[in-house]
Amino acid sequence: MSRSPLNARQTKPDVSESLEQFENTLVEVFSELADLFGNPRSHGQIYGILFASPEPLTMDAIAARLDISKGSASQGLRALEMLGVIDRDASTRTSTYAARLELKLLVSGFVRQRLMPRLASSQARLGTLKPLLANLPLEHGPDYQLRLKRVTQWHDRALRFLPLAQKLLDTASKFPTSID
Amino acid sequence: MSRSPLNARQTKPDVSESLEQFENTLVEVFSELADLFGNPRSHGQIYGILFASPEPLTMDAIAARLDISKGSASQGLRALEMLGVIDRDASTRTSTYAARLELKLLVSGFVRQRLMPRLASSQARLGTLKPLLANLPLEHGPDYQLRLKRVTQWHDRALRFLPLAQKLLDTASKFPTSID
DNA sequence: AAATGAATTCAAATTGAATTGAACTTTTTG
DNA sequence: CAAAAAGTTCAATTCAATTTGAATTCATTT
Repeated sequence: MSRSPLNARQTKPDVSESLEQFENTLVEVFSELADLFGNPRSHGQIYGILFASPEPLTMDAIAARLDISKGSASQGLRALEMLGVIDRDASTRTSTYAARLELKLLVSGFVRQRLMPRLASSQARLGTLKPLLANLPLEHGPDYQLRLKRVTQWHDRALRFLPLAQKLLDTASKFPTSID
Repeated sequence: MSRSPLNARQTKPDVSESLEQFENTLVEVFSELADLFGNPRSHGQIYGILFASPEPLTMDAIAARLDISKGSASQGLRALEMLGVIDRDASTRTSTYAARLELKLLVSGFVRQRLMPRLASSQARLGTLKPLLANLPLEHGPDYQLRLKRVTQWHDRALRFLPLAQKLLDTASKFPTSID
């Protein structure tokens, strides 16, 4: 019944093949996640390969593994570092990089660095519209008012809600999934 | 002191000029918001002009106002309709479109139609990695396990949290900003 | 049922953003 | 301090995604 150990051609547990699949999958998953939120795919790839690696990697290793240029790797690593989702160890001649595994950092980095600033600047622009309301076509006065009020309120809420949501994320992750 | 009414060159309350600024600002705000989340700018523009308009608009009016092709307008309107953020009135010969003003729809549409499906498919892919863990380099066994567990858990949480978050958004908007 | 106008489709063109890579700057070490 | 290696920069290129527009389909009207 069972194959003999010698001529065994069992589902060969090829280490490097499995490792490659493990890494590739994480690279692709994070690459798509990045894309989904309007970030360069390469940034996702870089985070993905770091996330998959128990050992920190050098820039060259990353560029080689992902087959991207040194320039791309450099820029991507900087962006990720500024986002706060990877750590650079610059103590040696050649820096190495490691992923921070707390995934909530991806969210909070995005919220803090991309979302909040833009919401704030939009909010500011909307502010300049209030004085204009008086000049708008009379027959729809209340409509325009309502519309401006809605976006403005929504921006307000978002700006105040987001920091709170992050705290919630922090807290939630300390309890073993009390959400359901 | 005050200028006489006749030669008055007060800050002229030019209606069409004000209206244009009102519309343009909303178009740009929503255009940037769309871009921020990886959606085509034109979709944001279309939603923006509809949001600014008390009266429903025809496709041609939209295309003309935003200076985009009919093709673009058609595609954009369909996408927004499927997202559930605009209403089409097809009762007349020429359909007209109106924005739904509840901005939470933007969020819930995005979550339901873009985010959830992708998270689910990533989650599925990650599932295929579990059996591989056994083959991965021995010395880092626990590391790989930890890593896979983290992404998986995170996907789980996100998938369960998001629908809840939407309910919260619904509820929150019924109370006058109880968030602070 | 023919004709007119609205709306959609999709291959091709366009555009804008990401990536490259060569030149440059900085850091290290023999 | 000179040479080598790491890392950064940015103009030019590449590439992907959006937009266009002509052809087509669908719907309405006379």
